[in-house]
Amino acid sequence: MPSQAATPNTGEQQPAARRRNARRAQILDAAWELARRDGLAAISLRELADRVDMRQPSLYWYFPSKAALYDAMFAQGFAQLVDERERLRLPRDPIAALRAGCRHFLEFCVREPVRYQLLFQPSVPGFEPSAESMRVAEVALGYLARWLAAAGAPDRDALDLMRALLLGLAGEQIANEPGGKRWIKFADRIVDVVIETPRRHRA
Amino acid sequence: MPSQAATPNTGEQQPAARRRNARRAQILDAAWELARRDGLAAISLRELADRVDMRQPSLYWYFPSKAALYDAMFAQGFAQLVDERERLRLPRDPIAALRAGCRHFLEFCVREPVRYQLLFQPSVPGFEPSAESMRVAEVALGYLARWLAAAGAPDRDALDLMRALLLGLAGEQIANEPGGKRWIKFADRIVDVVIETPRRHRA
DNA sequence: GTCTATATTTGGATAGAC
DNA sequence: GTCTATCCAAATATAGAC
Repeated sequence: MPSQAATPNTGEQQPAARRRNARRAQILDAAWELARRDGLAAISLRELADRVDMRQPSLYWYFPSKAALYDAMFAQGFAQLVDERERLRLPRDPIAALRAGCRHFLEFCVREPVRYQLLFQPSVPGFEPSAESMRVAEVALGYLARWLAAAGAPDRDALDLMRALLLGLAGEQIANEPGGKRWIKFADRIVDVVIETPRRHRA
Repeated sequence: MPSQAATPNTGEQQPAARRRNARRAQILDAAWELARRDGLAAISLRELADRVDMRQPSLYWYFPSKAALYDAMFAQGFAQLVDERERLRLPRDPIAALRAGCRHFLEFCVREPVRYQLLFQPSVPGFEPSAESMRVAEVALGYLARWLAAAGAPDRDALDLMRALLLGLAGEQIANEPGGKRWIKFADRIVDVVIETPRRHRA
Protein backbone atom coordinates (compact mmCIF):
# COMPACT_ATOMS: atom_id res chain seq x y z
CA MET A 1 0.00 0.00 0.00
CA PRO A 2 1.50 3.32 -1.03
CA SER A 3 2.00 5.73 1.80
CA GLN A 4 0.37 8.65 0.11
CA ALA A 5 -1.75 11.37 1.55
CA ALA A 6 -0.53 10.75 5.05
CA THR A 7 -0.98 14.45 5.53
CA PRO A 8 -2.77 17.09 3.47
CA ASN A 9 0.58 18.09 2.05
CA THR A 10 -0.81 21.20 0.42
CA GLY A 11 1.45 24.10 -0.36
CA GLU A 12 5.15 24.41 0.43
CA GLN A 13 6.76 22.67 3.39
CA GLN A 14 9.73 23.51 5.46
CA PRO A 15 12.35 20.75 5.58
CA ALA A 16 11.47 20.00 9.19
CA ALA A 17 7.82 19.61 8.36
CA ARG A 18 8.75 17.44 5.41
CA ARG A 19 10.72 15.05 7.54
CA ARG A 20 7.95 14.91 10.07
CA ASN A 21 5.39 14.04 7.44
CA ALA A 22 7.64 11.39 5.99
CA ARG A 23 7.92 9.83 9.41
CA ARG A 24 4.17 9.98 9.88
CA ALA A 25 3.75 8.17 6.59
CA GLN A 26 6.22 5.55 7.71
CA ILE A 27 4.30 5.03 10.93
CA LEU A 28 1.04 4.70 9.02
CA ASP A 29 2.56 2.09 6.73
CA ALA A 30 3.64 0.06 9.71
CA ALA A 31 0.21 0.46 11.27
CA TRP A 32 -1.47 -0.98 8.18
CA GLU A 33 0.95 -3.87 8.28
CA LEU A 34 0.06 -4.65 11.86
CA ALA A 35 -3.63 -4.28 11.10
CA ARG A 36 -3.33 -6.79 8.27
CA ARG A 37 -1.66 -9.25 10.58
CA ASP A 38 -3.66 -8.90 13.79
CA GLY A 39 -6.75 -6.91 12.91
CA LEU A 40 -7.42 -3.22 13.25
CA ALA A 41 -8.49 -3.24 16.85
CA ALA A 42 -5.41 -5.17 17.90
CA ILE A 43 -2.83 -2.60 16.86
CA SER A 44 -0.42 -2.15 19.75
CA LEU A 45 1.47 1.11 20.03
CA ARG A 46 4.41 -0.72 21.52
CA GLU A 47 4.83 -3.02 18.58
CA LEU A 48 4.08 -0.21 16.16
CA ALA A 49 6.91 1.79 17.68
CA ASP A 50 9.24 -1.20 17.37
CA ARG A 51 8.49 -1.45 13.67
CA VAL A 52 9.67 2.08 13.06
CA ASP A 53 12.61 1.85 15.49
CA MET A 54 11.17 4.08 18.14
CA ARG A 55 10.15 3.86 21.74
CA GLN A 56 6.44 3.77 22.27
CA PRO A 57 6.07 7.22 23.87
CA SER A 58 7.77 8.84 20.88
CA LEU A 59 4.76 8.03 18.75
CA TYR A 60 2.90 10.68 20.68
CA TRP A 61 4.97 13.32 19.01
CA TYR A 62 3.40 12.29 15.70
CA PHE A 63 -0.08 11.32 16.79
CA PRO A 64 -1.66 12.80 19.92
CA SER A 65 -3.60 9.61 20.63
CA LYS A 66 -4.34 6.21 19.26
CA ALA A 67 -7.67 7.51 17.99
CA ALA A 68 -5.78 10.10 15.97
CA LEU A 69 -3.81 7.30 14.39
CA TYR A 70 -6.99 5.52 13.35
CA ASP A 71 -8.37 8.78 12.06
CA ALA A 72 -5.30 9.33 9.89
CA MET A 73 -5.62 5.79 8.53
CA PHE A 74 -9.26 6.43 7.78
CA ALA A 75 -8.53 9.65 5.90
CA GLN A 76 -5.63 8.03 4.09
CA GLY A 77 -7.81 5.16 2.95
CA PHE A 78 -10.40 7.45 1.42
CA ALA A 79 -7.69 9.64 -0.07
CA GLN A 80 -6.36 6.56 -1.83
CA LEU A 81 -9.81 5.82 -3.18
CA VAL A 82 -10.22 9.36 -4.45
CA ASP A 83 -6.77 9.30 -5.96
CA GLU A 84 -7.35 6.05 -7.80
CA ARG A 85 -10.71 7.25 -9.05
CA GLU A 86 -9.10 10.42 -10.33
CA ARG A 87 -6.66 8.38 -12.37
CA LEU A 88 -9.24 5.99 -13.81
CA ARG A 89 -9.59 6.08 -17.58
CA LEU A 90 -13.30 5.52 -17.97
CA PRO A 91 -15.21 4.79 -21.17
CA ARG A 92 -17.17 7.64 -22.71
CA ASP A 93 -20.47 5.81 -22.53
CA PRO A 94 -21.90 6.75 -19.11
CA ILE A 95 -23.29 3.32 -18.39
CA ALA A 96 -20.04 1.63 -19.28
CA ALA A 97 -18.26 4.20 -17.16
CA LEU A 98 -20.48 3.47 -14.18
CA ARG A 99 -19.84 -0.23 -14.58
CA ALA A 100 -16.09 0.30 -14.71
CA GLY A 101 -16.19 2.58 -11.70
CA CYS A 102 -18.11 0.02 -9.68
CA ARG A 103 -15.83 -2.80 -10.70
CA HIS A 104 -12.89 -0.70 -9.59
CA PHE A 105 -14.54 -0.01 -6.26
CA LEU A 106 -15.05 -3.70 -5.58
CA GLU A 107 -11.48 -4.43 -6.53
CA PHE A 108 -10.35 -1.60 -4.25
CA CYS A 109 -12.24 -3.16 -1.35
CA VAL A 110 -11.10 -6.73 -1.74
CA ARG A 111 -7.52 -5.71 -2.42
CA GLU A 112 -7.11 -4.60 1.18
CA PRO A 113 -9.75 -6.15 3.42
CA VAL A 114 -8.59 -4.41 6.53
CA ARG A 115 -8.93 -1.05 4.82
CA TYR A 116 -12.43 -2.00 3.77
CA GLN A 117 -13.24 -2.72 7.38
CA LEU A 118 -11.95 0.59 8.63
CA LEU A 119 -13.63 2.67 5.95
CA PHE A 120 -16.94 0.91 5.63
CA GLN A 121 -17.62 -1.00 8.80
CA PRO A 122 -17.80 0.07 12.44
CA SER A 123 -14.69 -1.96 13.02
CA VAL A 124 -12.77 -0.29 15.83
CA PRO A 125 -14.84 -0.22 19.03
CA GLY A 126 -14.70 3.41 20.09
CA PHE A 127 -13.55 5.01 16.87
CA GLU A 128 -15.48 7.74 15.07
CA PRO A 129 -13.85 9.63 12.23
CA SER A 130 -13.27 13.33 12.67
CA ALA A 131 -15.27 15.88 10.72
CA GLU A 132 -12.28 16.54 8.51
CA SER A 133 -11.89 12.88 7.66
CA MET A 134 -15.58 12.61 6.93
CA ARG A 135 -15.17 15.31 4.32
CA VAL A 136 -12.66 13.15 2.47
CA ALA A 137 -15.11 10.27 2.64
CA GLU A 138 -17.81 12.44 1.15
CA VAL A 139 -15.58 13.46 -1.70
CA ALA A 140 -15.17 9.80 -2.53
CA LEU A 141 -18.92 9.26 -2.42
CA GLY A 142 -19.34 12.19 -4.79
CA TYR A 143 -17.71 10.25 -7.60
CA LEU A 144 -20.26 7.48 -7.41
CA ALA A 145 -23.05 10.03 -7.28
CA ARG A 146 -21.82 11.72 -10.45
CA TRP A 147 -21.33 8.45 -12.30
CA LEU A 148 -24.86 7.46 -11.42
CA ALA A 149 -26.30 10.80 -12.44
CA ALA A 150 -24.54 10.63 -15.79
CA ALA A 151 -25.96 7.16 -16.33
CA GLY A 152 -29.48 8.45 -15.77
CA ALA A 153 -29.97 7.76 -12.07
CA PRO A 154 -29.53 11.09 -10.28
CA ASP A 155 -31.80 10.36 -7.34
CA ARG A 156 -30.85 9.60 -3.76
CA ASP A 157 -32.45 6.17 -3.88
CA ALA A 158 -30.13 5.07 -6.64
CA LEU A 159 -27.09 6.17 -4.69
CA ASP A 160 -28.30 4.50 -1.50
CA LEU A 161 -29.06 1.27 -3.29
CA MET A 162 -25.84 1.22 -5.27
CA ARG A 163 -23.73 1.77 -2.18
CA ALA A 164 -25.50 -0.91 -0.20
CA LEU A 165 -25.31 -3.54 -2.93
CA LEU A 166 -21.65 -2.86 -3.64
CA LEU A 167 -20.77 -3.09 0.03
CA GLY A 168 -22.82 -6.25 0.34
CA LEU A 169 -20.87 -7.93 -2.44
CA ALA A 170 -17.53 -6.70 -1.13
CA GLY A 171 -18.31 -7.80 2.40
CA GLU A 172 -19.28 -11.31 1.45
CA GLN A 173 -16.34 -11.67 -0.90
CA ILE A 174 -13.93 -10.64 1.82
CA ALA A 175 -15.56 -12.68 4.56
CA ASN A 176 -16.00 -15.92 2.66
CA GLU A 177 -13.52 -16.08 -0.17
CA PRO A 178 -10.84 -13.42 0.01
CA GLY A 179 -9.02 -13.20 -3.27
CA GLY A 180 -11.75 -14.83 -5.34
CA LYS A 181 -14.52 -13.55 -7.59
CA ARG A 182 -17.49 -15.55 -6.38
CA TRP A 183 -19.34 -12.38 -5.33
CA ILE A 184 -17.68 -9.52 -7.13
CA LYS A 185 -18.46 -11.16 -10.45
CA PHE A 186 -22.03 -9.90 -9.96
CA ALA A 187 -20.86 -6.29 -10.29
CA ASP A 188 -22.31 -5.60 -13.73
CA ARG A 189 -25.54 -7.29 -12.84
CA ILE A 190 -26.26 -5.06 -9.87
CA VAL A 191 -25.32 -1.95 -11.81
CA ASP A 192 -28.01 -2.82 -14.31
CA VAL A 193 -30.44 -3.29 -11.47
CA VAL A 194 -29.89 0.14 -10.07
CA ILE A 195 -30.19 2.01 -13.35
CA GLU A 196 -32.94 -0.12 -14.87
CA THR A 197 -35.46 -0.95 -12.22
CA PRO A 198 -36.68 2.41 -10.96
CA ARG A 199 -39.27 2.47 -13.74
CA ARG A 200 -40.72 -0.90 -12.86
CA HIS A 201 -40.79 -0.45 -9.10
CA ARG A 202 -42.65 2.74 -8.40
CA ALA A 203 -41.96 2.60 -4.68
CA MET B 1 -34.69 -10.18 23.45
CA PRO B 2 -36.05 -13.49 24.68
CA SER B 3 -33.54 -15.68 26.38
CA GLN B 4 -34.37 -18.78 24.43
CA ALA B 5 -32.10 -21.52 23.21
CA ALA B 6 -29.39 -20.59 25.63
CA THR B 7 -28.60 -24.26 25.63
CA PRO B 8 -29.62 -27.12 23.38
CA ASN B 9 -32.19 -28.11 25.94
CA THR B 10 -32.93 -31.43 24.29
CA GLY B 11 -34.41 -34.25 26.26
CA GLU B 12 -35.14 -34.30 29.98
CA GLN B 13 -33.18 -32.26 32.47
CA GLN B 14 -32.42 -32.83 36.08
CA PRO B 15 -33.45 -29.97 38.34
CA ALA B 16 -29.83 -29.01 38.87
CA ALA B 17 -29.21 -28.80 35.15
CA ARG B 18 -32.38 -26.79 34.74
CA ARG B 19 -31.28 -24.20 37.24
CA ARG B 20 -27.89 -24.01 35.66
CA ASN B 21 -29.35 -23.41 32.23
CA ALA B 22 -31.68 -20.77 33.56
CA ARG B 23 -28.71 -18.99 35.06
CA ARG B 24 -26.81 -19.26 31.80
CA ALA B 25 -29.73 -17.68 30.01
CA GLN B 26 -29.79 -14.89 32.54
CA ILE B 27 -26.10 -14.24 31.99
CA LEU B 28 -26.60 -14.20 28.24
CA ASP B 29 -29.40 -11.68 28.56
CA ALA B 30 -27.17 -9.40 30.59
CA ALA B 31 -24.37 -9.85 28.06
CA TRP B 32 -26.63 -8.70 25.21
CA GLU B 33 -27.61 -5.72 27.29
CA LEU B 34 -23.99 -4.73 27.81
CA ALA B 35 -23.25 -5.31 24.14
CA ARG B 36 -26.07 -3.00 23.16
CA ARG B 37 -24.72 -0.30 25.42
CA ASP B 38 -20.95 -0.52 24.84
CA GLY B 39 -20.48 -2.71 21.82
CA LEU B 40 -19.75 -6.41 21.56
CA ALA B 41 -16.02 -6.19 21.99
CA ALA B 42 -16.35 -4.05 25.09
CA ILE B 43 -18.18 -6.57 27.24
CA SER B 44 -16.44 -6.76 30.59
CA LEU B 45 -16.78 -9.90 32.65
CA ARG B 46 -16.63 -7.88 35.82
CA GLU B 47 -19.57 -5.72 34.91
CA LEU B 48 -21.40 -8.68 33.47
CA ALA B 49 -21.04 -10.45 36.79
CA ASP B 50 -22.36 -7.39 38.61
CA ARG B 51 -25.47 -7.39 36.47
CA VAL B 52 -26.35 -10.91 37.55
CA ASP B 53 -25.30 -10.41 41.17
CA MET B 54 -22.21 -12.53 41.05
CA ARG B 55 -18.50 -12.14 41.48
CA GLN B 56 -16.56 -12.18 38.29
CA PRO B 57 -14.82 -15.54 38.82
CA SER B 58 -18.17 -17.25 39.32
CA LEU B 59 -18.97 -16.71 35.66
CA TYR B 60 -16.37 -19.32 34.88
CA TRP B 61 -18.58 -21.97 36.28
CA TYR B 62 -21.08 -21.22 33.51
CA PHE B 63 -18.72 -20.34 30.68
CA PRO B 64 -15.18 -21.69 30.54
CA SER B 65 -13.89 -18.54 28.82
CA LYS B 66 -15.00 -15.27 27.37
CA ALA B 67 -14.81 -16.79 23.91
CA ALA B 68 -17.29 -19.44 25.02
CA LEU B 69 -19.64 -16.65 26.04
CA TYR B 70 -19.43 -15.09 22.60
CA ASP B 71 -19.95 -18.49 21.05
CA ALA B 72 -23.09 -19.03 23.06
CA MET B 73 -24.38 -15.63 22.01
CA PHE B 74 -23.64 -16.48 18.40
CA ALA B 75 -25.49 -19.77 18.58
CA GLN B 76 -28.36 -18.16 20.42
CA GLY B 77 -28.70 -15.47 17.77
CA PHE B 78 -28.97 -17.98 14.97
CA ALA B 79 -31.30 -20.14 17.03
CA GLN B 80 -33.58 -17.14 17.37
CA LEU B 81 -33.52 -16.64 13.62
CA VAL B 82 -34.36 -20.28 12.99
CA ASP B 83 -37.10 -20.17 15.57
CA GLU B 84 -38.71 -17.08 14.10
CA ARG B 85 -38.48 -18.52 10.62
CA GLU B 86 -40.13 -21.70 11.81
CA ARG B 87 -43.07 -19.70 13.12
CA LEU B 88 -43.49 -17.54 10.02
CA ARG B 89 -46.81 -17.90 8.23
CA LEU B 90 -45.74 -17.55 4.63
CA PRO B 91 -47.97 -17.13 1.57
CA ARG B 92 -48.48 -20.17 -0.65
CA ASP B 93 -47.08 -18.48 -3.72
CA PRO B 94 -43.36 -19.26 -3.65
CA ILE B 95 -42.30 -15.84 -4.88
CA ALA B 96 -44.47 -14.07 -2.37
CA ALA B 97 -43.10 -16.39 0.30
CA LEU B 98 -39.54 -15.56 -0.64
CA ARG B 99 -40.33 -11.86 -0.47
CA ALA B 100 -41.88 -12.24 2.96
CA GLY B 101 -38.97 -14.31 4.20
CA CYS B 102 -36.49 -11.69 3.05
CA ARG B 103 -38.46 -8.85 4.55
CA HIS B 104 -38.49 -10.72 7.83
CA PHE B 105 -34.76 -11.26 7.65
CA LEU B 106 -34.10 -7.56 7.21
CA GLU B 107 -36.40 -6.75 10.07
CA PHE B 108 -34.63 -9.35 12.18
CA CYS B 109 -31.28 -7.68 11.48
CA VAL B 110 -32.27 -4.09 12.12
CA ARG B 111 -34.24 -5.00 15.22
CA GLU B 112 -31.04 -5.85 17.08
CA PRO B 113 -28.02 -4.26 15.41
CA VAL B 114 -25.51 -5.73 17.80
CA ARG B 115 -26.81 -9.20 17.06
CA TYR B 116 -26.47 -8.50 13.36
CA GLN B 117 -22.86 -7.56 13.97
CA LEU B 118 -22.06 -10.71 15.87
CA LEU B 119 -23.79 -13.05 13.44
CA PHE B 120 -22.84 -11.48 10.15
CA GLN B 121 -19.75 -9.38 10.61
CA PRO B 122 -16.29 -10.21 11.93
CA SER B 123 -17.05 -8.00 14.89
CA VAL B 124 -15.15 -9.38 17.85
CA PRO B 125 -11.39 -9.36 17.17
CA GLY B 126 -10.32 -12.89 17.98
CA PHE B 127 -13.65 -14.64 17.90
CA GLU B 128 -14.43 -17.56 15.60
CA PRO B 129 -17.60 -19.56 16.13
CA SER B 130 -17.25 -23.20 17.08
CA ALA B 131 -18.14 -25.96 14.68
CA GLU B 132 -21.31 -26.64 16.63
CA SER B 133 -22.41 -23.04 16.40
CA MET B 134 -21.66 -22.98 12.70
CA ARG B 135 -24.09 -25.82 12.25
CA VAL B 136 -26.87 -23.69 13.69
CA ALA B 137 -25.89 -20.91 11.30
CA GLU B 138 -26.09 -23.32 8.38
CA VAL B 139 -29.54 -24.43 9.41
CA ALA B 140 -30.63 -20.81 9.20
CA LEU B 141 -29.08 -20.43 5.78
CA GLY B 142 -30.96 -23.53 4.66
CA TYR B 143 -34.27 -21.73 4.93
CA LEU B 144 -33.22 -19.07 2.48
CA ALA B 145 -31.89 -21.73 0.13
CA ARG B 146 -35.20 -23.58 0.15
CA TRP B 147 -37.25 -20.44 -0.34
CA LEU B 148 -35.09 -19.54 -3.31
CA ALA B 149 -35.31 -23.01 -4.81
CA ALA B 150 -39.09 -23.00 -4.50
CA ALA B 151 -39.16 -19.65 -6.26
CA GLY B 152 -37.22 -21.06 -9.18
CA ALA B 153 -33.64 -20.14 -8.24
CA PRO B 154 -32.04 -23.30 -6.89
CA ASP B 155 -28.47 -22.47 -7.88
CA ARG B 156 -25.60 -21.42 -5.67
CA ASP B 157 -25.24 -18.09 -7.43
CA ALA B 158 -28.74 -17.07 -6.46
CA LEU B 159 -28.09 -17.89 -2.82
CA ASP B 160 -24.77 -16.06 -2.80
CA LEU B 161 -26.25 -13.00 -4.41
CA MET B 162 -29.34 -12.95 -2.23
CA ARG B 163 -27.32 -13.17 0.95
CA ALA B 164 -24.93 -10.44 -0.11
CA LEU B 165 -27.63 -8.01 -1.18
CA LEU B 166 -29.68 -8.56 1.95
CA LEU B 167 -26.67 -8.04 4.18
CA GLY B 168 -25.72 -4.95 2.21
CA LEU B 169 -29.12 -3.40 2.79
CA ALA B 170 -29.17 -4.36 6.45
CA GLY B 171 -25.68 -3.08 7.05
CA GLU B 172 -26.34 0.32 5.53
CA GLN B 173 -29.65 0.65 7.30
CA ILE B 174 -28.06 -0.07 10.64
CA ALA B 175 -25.00 2.07 10.07
CA ASN B 176 -26.73 5.14 8.68
CA GLU B 177 -30.29 5.21 9.85
CA PRO B 178 -31.06 2.72 12.58
CA GLY B 179 -34.78 2.35 12.98
CA GLY B 180 -35.69 3.72 9.56
CA LYS B 181 -36.61 2.16 6.22
CA ARG B 182 -34.43 4.06 3.81
CA TRP B 183 -32.58 0.91 2.76
CA ILE B 184 -34.75 -1.99 3.78
CA LYS B 185 -37.57 -0.63 1.66
CA PHE B 186 -35.65 -2.02 -1.34
CA ALA B 187 -36.25 -5.57 -0.15
CA ASP B 188 -38.79 -6.57 -2.76
CA ARG B 189 -36.77 -4.98 -5.52
CA ILE B 190 -33.68 -7.04 -4.86
CA VAL B 191 -35.69 -10.22 -4.52
CA ASP B 192 -36.97 -9.64 -8.03
CA VAL B 193 -33.43 -9.10 -9.20
CA VAL B 194 -32.20 -12.40 -7.90
CA ILE B 195 -35.01 -14.49 -9.33
CA GLU B 196 -35.44 -12.62 -12.60
CA THR B 197 -32.06 -11.72 -13.95
CA PRO B 198 -30.25 -15.04 -14.34
CA ARG B 199 -31.78 -15.42 -17.79
CA ARG B 200 -30.54 -12.10 -19.04
CA HIS B 201 -27.06 -12.29 -17.59
CA ARG B 202 -25.55 -15.51 -18.75
CA ALA B 203 -22.39 -15.09 -16.69
C1' DG C 1 12.57 14.79 18.65
C1' DT C 2 13.59 11.03 21.33
C1' DC C 3 14.45 8.89 25.42
C1' DT C 4 13.70 6.47 30.36
C1' DA C 5 10.67 5.64 33.80
C1' DT C 6 6.38 5.19 35.38
C1' DA C 7 1.49 6.13 36.32
C1' DT C 8 -2.89 4.16 35.81
C1' DT C 9 -6.33 1.31 34.38
C1' DT C 10 -8.29 -2.69 32.99
C1' DG C 11 -8.71 -6.90 31.40
C1' DG C 12 -9.19 -12.26 31.57
C1' DA C 13 -8.04 -16.11 34.21
C1' DT C 14 -6.62 -19.26 38.24
C1' DA C 15 -6.15 -21.22 43.17
C1' DG C 16 -8.28 -22.81 46.75
C1' DA C 17 -11.38 -22.21 50.85
C1' DC C 18 -16.14 -23.00 52.04
C1' DG D 1 -21.84 -23.12 43.16
C1' DT D 2 -19.97 -19.16 44.95
C1' DC D 3 -16.67 -16.71 47.19
C1' DT D 4 -11.98 -13.99 48.34
C1' DA D 5 -7.67 -13.04 46.93
C1' DT D 6 -4.51 -12.68 43.56
C1' DC D 7 -1.89 -13.28 39.37
C1' DC D 8 -0.37 -11.85 35.15
C1' DA D 9 -0.33 -9.55 30.98
C1' DA D 10 -1.18 -5.78 28.31
C1' DA D 11 -2.68 -1.50 27.17
C1' DT D 12 -2.62 3.91 26.62
C1' DA D 13 -0.85 7.89 28.31
C1' DT D 14 2.09 11.31 30.92
C1' DA D 15 6.30 13.54 33.21
C1' DG D 16 10.38 15.22 32.58
C1' DA D 17 15.46 14.70 31.36
C1' DC D 18 18.50 15.35 27.41
